Amino acid sequence: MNIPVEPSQNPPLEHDHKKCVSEALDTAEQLCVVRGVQLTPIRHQVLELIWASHKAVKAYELLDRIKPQMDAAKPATIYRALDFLIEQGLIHRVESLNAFVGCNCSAHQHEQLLLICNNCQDVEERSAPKVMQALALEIKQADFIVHSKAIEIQGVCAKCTKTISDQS
Amino acid sequence: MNIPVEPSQNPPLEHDHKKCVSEALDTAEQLCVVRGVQLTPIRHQVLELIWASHKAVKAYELLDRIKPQMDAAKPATIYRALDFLIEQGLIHRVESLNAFVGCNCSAHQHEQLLLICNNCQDVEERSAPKVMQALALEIKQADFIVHSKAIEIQGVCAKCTKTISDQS
DNA sequence: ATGATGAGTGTTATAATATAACACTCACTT
DNA sequence: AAGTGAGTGTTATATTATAACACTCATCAT
Ligand SMILES: [Zn+2]
Ligand SMILES: [Zn+2]
Ligand SMILES: [Zn+2]
Ligand SMILES: [Zn+2]
Repeated sequence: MNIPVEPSQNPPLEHDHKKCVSEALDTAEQLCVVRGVQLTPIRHQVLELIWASHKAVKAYELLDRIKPQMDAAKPATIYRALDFLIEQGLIHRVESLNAFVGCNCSAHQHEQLLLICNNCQDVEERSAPKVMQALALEIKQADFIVHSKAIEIQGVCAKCTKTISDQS
Repeated sequence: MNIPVEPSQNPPLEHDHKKCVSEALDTAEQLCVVRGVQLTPIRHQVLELIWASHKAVKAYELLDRIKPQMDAAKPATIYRALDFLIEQGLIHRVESLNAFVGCNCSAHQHEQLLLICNNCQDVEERSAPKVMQALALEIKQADFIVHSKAIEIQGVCAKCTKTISDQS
């Protein structure tokens, strides 16, 4: 039996992040057009701020960062934009951090494995098909109907492990 | 190849909950003695309150519930007890709910799959060895060092599905 | 054109969750 | 007797998130 190989969705250790951003924003714009939903200026701006890095970002950090450009911004401004972006699968909420991170697979199916680095705060998203398959089976055996999944691993990423071991 | 079968850790649909509670408290007391840590009256009481059901409980709900017996209780009282109980593996923090639930496998390894019912709020803990195995492999492939795992599935449990379909 | 509707936003207030900081007790050690 | 560390009491505050209501503007049916 052939399990289809998924394209790797891990950002390489060193990478052209401008490309990450422009791809994410392009994809978001296209998806919103196709779906007939509005990626308004506020929503676009919040998405862009989230994509400033691969780190998970807090809502109030976003609020602080958007204020220079939007003096009137209030918590509701941010939370509404976040709600929209999550609904559209353009970002993930990182439950174990109360924070948010851009989704690099927004065009495809969702609910991925998140590897969260406690050292550099980067979040790596992996589709982990074997895990998802085993999980689906386990859930079926429990007669459980799924609404949403959060699979979050905290620890130290490969890049940080390397950096730390280089120092010593 | 034989994968050892783990004892089922799912509370049966109808069950003797007093037994759940007394087993949990007995185990906790024994573990704390063995480990040389103190299950003080406050900690014991909080653990007991959490075990009042299989539902995830909020910290401030615990605070309200402990006040009749402990008028002086403050947020810190609860959060300190929760920190201790989590450290000792006697409860789990449910990240996606900011809530807490008793652990029914505190004597064994940790970080299990949590099935969280959005209808009745019950949390079922499953060891899901196949999932954990696939997950370990995936994490190894990513060169990631694990500190902690949160695997949380929200949806509707078997019991609620049955109840709802019986009504219609 | 008029009024109804719905999505998005502005604004104020407040709820819910969590931690910091410092003082005090008490058991145990030196 | 002084020193130490764990646990707790207490006050204050930080952080995260939502409720509620008003306003705008585009769309649509009458
Ligand atoms: Zn990037
Ligand atoms: Zn890292
Ligand atoms: Zn029970
Ligand atoms: Zn249920």
